[in-house]
Amino acid sequence: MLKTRNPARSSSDKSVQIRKSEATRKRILDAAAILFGDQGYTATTLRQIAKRARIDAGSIYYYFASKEEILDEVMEIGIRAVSEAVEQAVGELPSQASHRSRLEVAVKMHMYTLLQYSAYTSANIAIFAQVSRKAQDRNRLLRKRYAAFWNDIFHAAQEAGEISASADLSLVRLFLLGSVNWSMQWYDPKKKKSIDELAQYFCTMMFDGIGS
Amino acid sequence: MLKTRNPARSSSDKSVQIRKSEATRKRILDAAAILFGDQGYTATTLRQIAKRARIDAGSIYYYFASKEEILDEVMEIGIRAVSEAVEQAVGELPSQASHRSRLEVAVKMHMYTLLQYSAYTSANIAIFAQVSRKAQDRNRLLRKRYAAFWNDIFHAAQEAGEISASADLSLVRLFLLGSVNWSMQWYDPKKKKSIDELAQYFCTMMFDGIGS
DNA sequence: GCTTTTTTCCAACAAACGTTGGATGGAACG
DNA sequence: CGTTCCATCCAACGTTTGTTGGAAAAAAGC
Repeated sequence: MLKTRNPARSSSDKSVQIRKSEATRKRILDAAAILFGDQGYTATTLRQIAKRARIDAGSIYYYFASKEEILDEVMEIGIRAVSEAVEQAVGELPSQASHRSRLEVAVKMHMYTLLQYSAYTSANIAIFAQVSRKAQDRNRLLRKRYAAFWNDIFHAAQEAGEISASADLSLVRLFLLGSVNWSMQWYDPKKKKSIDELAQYFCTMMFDGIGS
Repeated sequence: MLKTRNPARSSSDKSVQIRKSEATRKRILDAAAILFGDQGYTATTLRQIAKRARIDAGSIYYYFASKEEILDEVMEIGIRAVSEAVEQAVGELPSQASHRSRLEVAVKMHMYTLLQYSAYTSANIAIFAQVSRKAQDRNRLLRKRYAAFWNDIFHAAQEAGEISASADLSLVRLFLLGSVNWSMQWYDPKKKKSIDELAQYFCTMMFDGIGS
């Protein structure tokens, strides 16, 4: 009777999913992420999510208090996955690595995770502008932190003289991440270019330009 | 009784809106564009559109056969506005203008129109991925034509030697337009940078790079 | 093996949705 | 002044939506 909002939450616990059917919870989130990314938040119904997760619609409320709570978690997973992977990859570089190679690794990892968690990340990119302000605010901190991380890389590169002193770094960051994020809309894994090539090309273009 | 689907349509007629209340039609479209851009297609209700257009929900069906028909027209207006303005601006350049300045004008105009028709264009960008395949297909031709126009500019510039022969032009196009379109998500007219400065910076970066 | 707890299904709710048809008010035209 | 047509309102329709409560099934604990 008593609806304990969520039996085994707090994901960063040591006790790795004692409850067997945390799997169901994940199925719901996966289904929701895919559908949100495809159709948007409002267009996705709980019955669609339920069907995809092979569960009854009403059962969702055993795991989540509302549709919006699913949205919150999908968005958070998306940002977390990307920012954690990127920050770790850059952190593991040897300290003598050039700043340009740092940026290349960051772009590469950003794109890889964007694809690997594409359900969650593309949902994030696609729906962010369309969800309620409250839902946005709940994730704005994570976004800000990630933006600050990129700013740091850029500034370090500029101070080291690898980026022209006249470059407007926040503009450059918006420019780069804008086109990288947008690339998820047209990237086709079956096509010729690999992620590595793409990321490298993004950086080459940004550093050296296309002028002859 | 007989519901003539739309009394005075066929917008490219010479008889310029004899019907007085084509104004209402425009109010509906404007309202829909703003709401679609803000909330997405499905999240926007006909009653919201009606309220914003100061009309009753049912009255919308005097002008449009369905909600989807409104969407079609909003999307088409968005693409048309941008592509026509850009193509005209570039066409008016003197024939001896450099290809780089052609590109700068194109970017500049693209951004201006994106902002000027922001309701329609941001609706377009925001919801394109989320509307039905049929609705997408009805606008795909316009998009393709516009993409081809950009490709032409880039190729001409490359043949003239203003762009490095090794540059992958379709990638460059996606890169540039991606970040320009994305810029609508963060651009703030109250902030320091003007559109002109922004467009110029986009081009400088693309041609010359930020490396020192 | 019985009891308790965790998980799932099922049937229903009220609210909101897109859409419709008929009635109503104005303008236009004779 | 009467008629015709354009424009709008209003009340309702059938669906679908998110959500709920209670009952069943499955799993866990003893």
